Amino acid sequence: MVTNVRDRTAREPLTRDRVLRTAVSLADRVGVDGLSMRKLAQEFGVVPMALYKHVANKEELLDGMVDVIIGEVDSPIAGADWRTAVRERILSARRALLRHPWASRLLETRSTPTPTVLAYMDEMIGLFRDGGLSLDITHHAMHTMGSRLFGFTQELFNDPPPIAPELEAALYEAMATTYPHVYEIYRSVTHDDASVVGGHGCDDQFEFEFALDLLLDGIEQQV
Amino acid sequence: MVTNVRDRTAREPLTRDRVLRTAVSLADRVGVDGLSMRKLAQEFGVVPMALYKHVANKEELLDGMVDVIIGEVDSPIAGADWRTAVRERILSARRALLRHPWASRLLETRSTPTPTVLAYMDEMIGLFRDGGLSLDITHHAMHTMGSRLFGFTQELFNDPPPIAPELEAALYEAMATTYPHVYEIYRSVTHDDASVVGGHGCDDQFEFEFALDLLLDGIEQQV
DNA sequence: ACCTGAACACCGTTCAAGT
DNA sequence: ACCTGAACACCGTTCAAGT
Repeated sequence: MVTNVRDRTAREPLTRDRVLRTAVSLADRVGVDGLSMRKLAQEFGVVPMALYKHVANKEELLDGMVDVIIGEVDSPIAGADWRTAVRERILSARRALLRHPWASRLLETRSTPTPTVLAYMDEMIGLFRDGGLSLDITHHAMHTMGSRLFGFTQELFNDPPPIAPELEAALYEAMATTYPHVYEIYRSVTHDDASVVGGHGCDDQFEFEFALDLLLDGIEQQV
Repeated sequence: MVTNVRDRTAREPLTRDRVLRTAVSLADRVGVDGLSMRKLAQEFGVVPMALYKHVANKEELLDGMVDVIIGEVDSPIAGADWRTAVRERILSARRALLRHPWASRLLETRSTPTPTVLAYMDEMIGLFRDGGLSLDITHHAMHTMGSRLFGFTQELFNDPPPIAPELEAALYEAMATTYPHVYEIYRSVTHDDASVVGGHGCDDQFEFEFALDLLLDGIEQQV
């Protein structure tokens, strides 16, 4: 007698939506690199090929997962000036991405925007335009904001390495002569800021908002 | 009688440097996704495991390839004000990345900076500091610049889809009602700008410099 | 018409055997 | 001591066979 990983009696029919949502929650657990068609199928107690009924291939699955995340972003608040509307929407996108740490990396690898992504960008352009910005300025603004429109920045080397705090300090001391300027900043951050939580000792939310406001200032001055 | 893919008589000894440079040129030809340890080994007429003498694993190979690219960036020009020095260096990095279209994507996937990358960032911090910017401002400036320090922006969906120009226009017409704001910008770009070359019709170099200058303006105002 | 599983053409990497 | 190739544990996806 063969028993399945999952109870077959409790089995609901597969739908594209269920496939995508389960893929998101699997990625939350194992990361986007750990996500495979085979593991996802296992999640349903189903043969890998069964997924291909709902999704043409893995790329389409990944696109769909991005759509699920975008769906978590709040709609623009009504009746606000363009700057507030843009700012709040971006911060909402950021909160969604922070809930799914793999999502920004995934977004980076998409080669074609899905309709959902296009709609998101269209709405964002609309916020600038309705605020009275010219086509040209809006166009440049969109390029300037880049991935910040989706609530993230290129996170180069940001992964907090799992290292003991006292070891980390020693490591930086060792780097002091080779990378004096990096060291200097490291020192200033770890000494000044008592509220530092994890990572490389930077307050990522502060840095994100600092850059965001600097950009919005710059755009405002173009008007 | 068995002949090798490459002439064995002409074979120089493998070195880490040769491995990395050949990996870069292989990636130039087949893209970074097409690059595998097995194909790279074939390039030398060697068994895959032979590479592991010079590189601990594939991650280290990829890190090394980034270092090769960084090595192509010009040193900061001497005697310039901080703004010019930073600007020129970033544009030099951009030129290096444009020579290897896969490189920015690769950079995005690195999880730990190599010594070469750290040295690059250290020099960049030095330019700000030598220009008289405070530690705090410099720190925020580095975060704000983000991947632009390496000469690229998050290129979300920028890959020019291989589509016939007349088809592209028709596609956008079809989108006109669904994504009115995107359409409006598309129209303004394709009509105004006669010098548009390839891609989505945007002048990427202009957009990059526009955003770069906007950021440098913003940083300057903080001083 | 639908679902399935074996098979294909790849991966990166381990490891024991060969020289 | 060095190099090698078979083998392992995975992939995404094709395709023909089963119901």
